[in-house]
Amino acid sequence: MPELPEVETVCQALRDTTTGEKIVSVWNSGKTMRWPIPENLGEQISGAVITGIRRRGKYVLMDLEVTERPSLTMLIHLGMSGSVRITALNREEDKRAEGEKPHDHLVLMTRDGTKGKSGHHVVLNDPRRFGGIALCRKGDEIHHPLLKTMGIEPLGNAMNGPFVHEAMAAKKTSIKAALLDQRIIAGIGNIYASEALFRAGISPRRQARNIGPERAGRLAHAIVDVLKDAIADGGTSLRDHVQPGGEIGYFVQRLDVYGRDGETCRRCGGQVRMIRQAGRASFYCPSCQR
DNA sequence: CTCCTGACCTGAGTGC
DNA sequence: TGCACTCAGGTCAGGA
Repeated sequence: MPELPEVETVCQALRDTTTGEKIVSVWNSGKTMRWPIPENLGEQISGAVITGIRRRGKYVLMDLEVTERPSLTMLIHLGMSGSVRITALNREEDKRAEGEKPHDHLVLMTRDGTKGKSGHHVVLNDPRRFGGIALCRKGDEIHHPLLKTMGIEPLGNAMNGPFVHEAMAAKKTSIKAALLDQRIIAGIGNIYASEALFRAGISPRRQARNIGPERAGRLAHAIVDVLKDAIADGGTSLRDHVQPGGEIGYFVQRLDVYGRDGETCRRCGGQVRMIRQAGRASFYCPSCQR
């Protein structure tokens, strides 16, 4: 499910609501997600203060300050079907926000210590359990096996035409498959790979090594633009994804090609086509994209 | 090394 | 209505 814009939306919501709050209780389902939930997760993070929320690729990073112990960072990946629900706890209502739902795997109850206010319920829900939770010492996350091979942040300073040109020159696969490779550019998934290629006018079937400097420049711009536009719209809601407050992401209305097989190309009036590459659907307009 | 396929899971949708 | 089947926003272990 969630690609960079959806994960960024989750991060922003967590940052706005829970920064500075203390985790007062932790529950987990005990079910194995992509890998087992860390043992003693509850013991490790109970009492911790959430000092920051960051994002790396499609991972949410939650920084936790624990008294008398080294600070921690919790890594959360949402897999295909993961979502986060945040609900405000209300003291008058006995601090009960809502009950547990099917496929909830982690529930954090927080409290705003400084203002003596009630905090939030933060719930990770993931029906397919392709997501996962990991814990490491803060500062070690760059060396964590899940993150250490990850490529550049597309919204960071390293993203530009020359980078894309050089990175793709070495790849024997299609440009579409290469965009999904998190070791090159982190955070792009199946929706935004198709959308970025449409905006750049590049066929998903083109070999990555045949992306010249000019196309690479257009592609770099297209990636940045489409990701920013999607973040501004709260991401793309298809099946499972909703924003942490329950709102849907409206970028689905702005998709030019993804999920539009047989429909009319908004640029040329031709027909959007779906093909299968590396086991995944790609959508494109054969006349706009070369 | 690189690249591709299949496996991991559940739920929604489709066609008979 | 029920059943069999396909497909889905991601990743990674295997094998070629």
